[in-house]
Amino acid sequence: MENVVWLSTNGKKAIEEELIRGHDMANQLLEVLTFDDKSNISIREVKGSNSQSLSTLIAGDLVRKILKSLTNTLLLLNNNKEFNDVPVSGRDVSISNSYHKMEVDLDGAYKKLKILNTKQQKGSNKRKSISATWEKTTPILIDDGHTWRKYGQKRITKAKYYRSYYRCTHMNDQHCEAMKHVQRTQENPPLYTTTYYGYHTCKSNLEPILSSDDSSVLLSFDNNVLIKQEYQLPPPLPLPLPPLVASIKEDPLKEIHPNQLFLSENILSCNFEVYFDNVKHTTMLLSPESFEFENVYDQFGF
DNA sequence: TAGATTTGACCCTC
DNA sequence: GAGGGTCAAATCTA
Repeated sequence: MENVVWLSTNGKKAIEEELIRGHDMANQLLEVLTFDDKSNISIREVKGSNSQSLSTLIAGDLVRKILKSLTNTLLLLNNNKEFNDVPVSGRDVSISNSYHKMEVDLDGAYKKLKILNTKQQKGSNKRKSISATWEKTTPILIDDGHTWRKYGQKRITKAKYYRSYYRCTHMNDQHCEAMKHVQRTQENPPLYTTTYYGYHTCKSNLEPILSSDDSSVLLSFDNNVLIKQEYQLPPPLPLPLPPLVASIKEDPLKEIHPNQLFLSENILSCNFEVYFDNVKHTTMLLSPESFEFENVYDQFGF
């Protein structure tokens, strides 16, 4: 059967753990959202400067964790192709975040990945030989839960926009080799192709942000360097929705922080379509229960 | 002042 | 030589 995914024991275990983690986070998010702010606890009371509700912040952090979990899962899936005891068969993994109900051509994405992997095998450029690569194409740039530092920008031939080069912020202190390239490929509606290289071996500083017993960390949320660096709130958006990006010179590249997904004007952008092999899993981030984790488990033969 | 971003130069491969 | 990736000095920002 073409679409059966065979994974090594270790890879399967890691993927299973990531999916379970994401599932747990989704459940927690559901609880937070249905809590409906009835506690009347707000950051304003604690910090005195931000009126954002506590439940919204918690929900935002859960979305971040879910996204991170899914990102890790996808990297694991893709990397499993290289395990000797055997690769993931069928299609590579592609995520599409649908903003305008747009779908990414899976076949096209698959071909791109094949080309990309072939190039790396040949060692045709200076890029470090990082085994795990995968691409996602999104109409907006969404935080994947990791911190990135931009180290270059390049005008690409035949491309209308610059390509931006990022590597993990923890490259030096934790020797994390994860990198990504972001290329805007389309003007209207906007479309960004993000190519990830390698795993994150770092431990994100954001991990403990909302640990239940450490509210002091929670209160520092909006001062977080990550937010300052990559996620600036766009001005209020009129409807119909314009692209959720802010301009940086010629090449607009601003990611949307998960917290922003909870702004009413951004909610429509939370419609995720996740592809595992040929199966499309669609979910609204605000409806975590709708994410078909069970189907994913079935698909992987867990 | 430290860390992030920008940008031109350099390197490598085809 | 062209094209893409990376480096590193200059600049920016909080």
